[in-house]
Amino acid sequence: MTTYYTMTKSPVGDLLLAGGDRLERLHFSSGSKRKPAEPDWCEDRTPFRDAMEQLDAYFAGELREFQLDLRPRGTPFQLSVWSALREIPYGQTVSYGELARRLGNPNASRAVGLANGSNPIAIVVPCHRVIGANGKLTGFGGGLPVKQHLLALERRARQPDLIASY
Amino acid sequence: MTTYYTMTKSPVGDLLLAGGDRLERLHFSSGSKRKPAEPDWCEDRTPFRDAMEQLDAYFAGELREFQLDLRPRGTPFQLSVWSALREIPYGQTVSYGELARRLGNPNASRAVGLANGSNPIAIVVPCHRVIGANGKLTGFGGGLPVKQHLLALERRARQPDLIASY
DNA sequence: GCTGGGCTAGCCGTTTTCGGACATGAATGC
DNA sequence: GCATTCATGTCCGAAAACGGCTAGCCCAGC
Repeated sequence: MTTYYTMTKSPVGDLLLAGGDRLERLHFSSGSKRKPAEPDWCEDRTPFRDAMEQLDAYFAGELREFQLDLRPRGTPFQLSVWSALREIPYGQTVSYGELARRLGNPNASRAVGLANGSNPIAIVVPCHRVIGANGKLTGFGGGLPVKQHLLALERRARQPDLIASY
Repeated sequence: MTTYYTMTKSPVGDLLLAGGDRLERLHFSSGSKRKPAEPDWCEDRTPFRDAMEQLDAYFAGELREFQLDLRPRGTPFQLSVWSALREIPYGQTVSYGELARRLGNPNASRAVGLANGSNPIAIVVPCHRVIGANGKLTGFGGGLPVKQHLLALERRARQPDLIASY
């Protein structure tokens, strides 16, 4: 199965999208975890039309839940962590330890951090919503400023709801 | 690419043939290196018609050089060893050390033995023609008796040539 | 007292490293 | 003759190191 990829611009820098019939990767072009395209990938925008559209809407503060078919690749533990990530609601944050507890593995907070760091589909799988138990951001593959930016965006866009709920 | 396989009988026991558009494996059903078919392979005789025919002729002493398209899978070193194996003439033997020298790596005799042991296409890639420098057979994935049998077969079938060349 | 910062010691999955084991053989020392 | 040593590539298991952590403790400030 051939893998396609494309680059797209965003308020937090260029993004690399890649995958076959489903989205498999979404990496930042900055930060410690940035990945270049593999030599055997083919450049092609068309498979990522939906993804790019939803990303634009997300950065505009208009989209709160991505509707995309994903195919993350990893160990069983990693898959369970990434799956749990997708259940954190927009605009909310949880700690690494809390996530470990939700997985039924209360002491695995550190392993959760590691799995979090190897999340292959940034933004869509919202690893940025996990922070330290003391409230610090502690780390992010795309760089802490980006994490900060995403959280601020979701906080801002959530405001209307808060007002409406009073 | 799906992989097909089939079993065939021979004077040295059942043989397992497997591959896609080319022959990739030929294993004995006996001995230390016997391998079962993988669960995702499909049973089908037709891709191996030629191979089985030539094997029959080989065991009848009538065929001296296989004409088959192969696709052995391995590391660069292993591929170079297996390639060198195919240049050992029918009925002749060389030592592991001699083979290492031919590869330009005189001290790699032991590594040659290991690569020899992981030869994925027995008989057709004649790993049985490699013996110890002292003349002992030393080892064979299908069991030493089988190695003995193959060498005896090739010695017998070579006799007419020897007589003719006197 | 309470708060906040820093340090420490456990906890856990993944990655990396390391040490043997092998289908050997030539060179040594006894 | 017969042990020992060393060179060589690959695989495999074990062990250790490495993090996007955290609860507990101690201590300086206020």
